[in-house]
Amino acid sequence: MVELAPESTQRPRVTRQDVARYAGVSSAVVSYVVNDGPKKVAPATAARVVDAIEVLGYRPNAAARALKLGSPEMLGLIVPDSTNLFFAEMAHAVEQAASERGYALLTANSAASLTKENNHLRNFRSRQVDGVLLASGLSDPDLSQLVGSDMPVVLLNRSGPREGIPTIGVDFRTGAATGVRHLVEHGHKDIGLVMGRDASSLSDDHRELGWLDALQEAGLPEGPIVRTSFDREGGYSAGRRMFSGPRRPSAVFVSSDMQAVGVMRAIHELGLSVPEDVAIVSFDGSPEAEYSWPPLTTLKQPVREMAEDAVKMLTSRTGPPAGDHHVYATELVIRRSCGCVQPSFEGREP
Amino acid sequence: MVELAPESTQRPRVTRQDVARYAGVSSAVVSYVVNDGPKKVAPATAARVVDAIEVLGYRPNAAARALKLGSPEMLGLIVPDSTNLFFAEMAHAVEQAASERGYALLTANSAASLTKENNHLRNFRSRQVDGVLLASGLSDPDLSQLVGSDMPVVLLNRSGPREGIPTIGVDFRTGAATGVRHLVEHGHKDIGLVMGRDASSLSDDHRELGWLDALQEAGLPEGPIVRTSFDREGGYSAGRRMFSGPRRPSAVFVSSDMQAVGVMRAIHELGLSVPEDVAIVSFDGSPEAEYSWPPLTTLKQPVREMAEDAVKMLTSRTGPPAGDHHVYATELVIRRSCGCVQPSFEGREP
DNA sequence: ATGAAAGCGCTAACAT
DNA sequence: ATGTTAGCGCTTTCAT
Repeated sequence: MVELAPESTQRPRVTRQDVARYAGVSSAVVSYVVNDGPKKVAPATAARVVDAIEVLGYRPNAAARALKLGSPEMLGLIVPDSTNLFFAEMAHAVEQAASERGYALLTANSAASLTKENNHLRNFRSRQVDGVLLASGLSDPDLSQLVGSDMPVVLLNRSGPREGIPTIGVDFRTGAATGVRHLVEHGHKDIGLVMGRDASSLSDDHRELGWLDALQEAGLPEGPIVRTSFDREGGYSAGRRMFSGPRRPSAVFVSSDMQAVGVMRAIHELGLSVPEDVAIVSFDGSPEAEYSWPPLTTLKQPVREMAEDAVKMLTSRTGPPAGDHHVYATELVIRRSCGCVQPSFEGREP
Repeated sequence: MVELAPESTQRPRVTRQDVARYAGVSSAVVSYVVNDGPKKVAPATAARVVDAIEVLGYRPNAAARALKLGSPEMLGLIVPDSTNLFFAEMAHAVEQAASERGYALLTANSAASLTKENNHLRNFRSRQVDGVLLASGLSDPDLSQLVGSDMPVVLLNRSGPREGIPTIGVDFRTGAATGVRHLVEHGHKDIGLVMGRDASSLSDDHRELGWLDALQEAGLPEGPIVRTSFDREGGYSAGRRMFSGPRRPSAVFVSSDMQAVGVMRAIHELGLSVPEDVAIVSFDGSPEAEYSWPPLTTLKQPVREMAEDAVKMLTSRTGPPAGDHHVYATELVIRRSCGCVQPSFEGREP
């Protein structure tokens, strides 16, 4: 028996064995009471065990449990950039959903780099994570890490299904079309597009398709397009580019709130104003959109619902359904940037 | 020996034993190769092992490693709200720093609730996390979970030291004073204060003290104070309150960028403009401040440095230094909201 | 240079 | 109702 030096404040780790000894039972019984099963324990015995746990300050060792069970009760999340409010909200919602189910959340940033995504995937895999939520920065993430692995993955922020992997996303095309249609209803005939662009721009972004849909349906010509990075700086430079020339569109559809904020900054700096000179509708519905000036009319993604959904899939008894694609609808949130709302009547009292 | 049914695509988990068998060595050798130590292995043997690993698709099991080593090579981060851009940046920087050192990061949100903070702390502890970074929403977080534990903690976003625990933070007082002094230099005589307030508002926020310092030093009277929650909504309602009356200050110091954004929304809705009618200086220096309209003059916290510092402490061989307080300076970033910069000359080409 | 084996703390099937 | 015990996959000391 090892005795602790009295001056040491760091007690040696208390194990289930110690508790068992103290309570005068076997370690199995301790397990039963800690996990509330799988066997019943007599109330009196259980009380003694609980007491022992209390007195000794026993904490179960999650690593041992993870090893035994083959599950660390932990999910992994990969986003391009958790500093992007849209992904920050996503991460927050995922953490919440996971936490409610007793899962911890590992968060990782990929900066939309294939290499980093892969590293994190590999890392998560070696940690035996119970599932990973991948909001890839790439339109076509490399999932070869996953073959032959039993680590379930769900793809977030997707516009379409992907062979063998469950995916979740919003209907980008319909959403964008709704937004552009709204601009059309405001009487705009020249509607530009500021689009994001992913690192490996292989496939079309469906928001662009939606923009086109609405234009064609109204018999309008394609306005100017600027493709830029998915951040404020990208929006800013796109805005400078699109609005400094003499022939500028009277409205733009912007592929994310973050970019829209940059676009508006550019517009303001050019001495123009929103929505008087340029009307804007953007995409995402992040908190950023509500508190920009003017507040942005935007297509809100149901982030919490999607996060819940993904976590549910990953933590369900049966595992996620291969290849399913869950599509969510966006909601057009009308604020000032499209020209609808007057300054003092923001839906709040004046 | 268990045979895998041929139609199954899920191979049974490959262990170090399998690799050893395949390479014709012992499992110890595999360990030596994988971990590059502690023993040397003959190049030829090592090559065989590497090959076996490749062929078999072996992945080390982190749970087993964690159990054996007593360390999951994982850090935990608790923030009040990862959706707050300031904390989002912090989380991002911490993740980066941790990742560079081979640590994964568990992220948790406390919503500034003592109970949640404690739950996460307990959870992290049972996971044997190598260290936790706690950006508490409370001025006086409950650290009783920690006694007798060997889980090091560092407190982030602190204005002062705390007995026995290393802390990191910015010099709130000096920073705030610098900001307010800047407003004074602009000629303002009536400078209000919008302060955040933590859930258990026991102690003074040092930003308030800094505001006072600058006022006194200039012989100015205390302007109006509104205390509100640390979010956009809080700033908004504070703004409505402070600026709708007839006697409104000509400038405000706001305790965070996030709140300042809310304050500006309120100001705009009241038909006032920034900085003409009201000059603003805020605190944090988050990306939000650069892209608001007008862009905010703000005291930038060196978030990445502090994150690096914290992670370094936690992952250092020696463990974090008990009770040390690391103070960082803020930097006054001048933009439009204080009245300094003209619209078209944002430090970029016009 | 390599191998055998103990054991990290836990769970649960199988005794009793 | 409770106890015994065999691993989970890994690291590392101590042989060889």
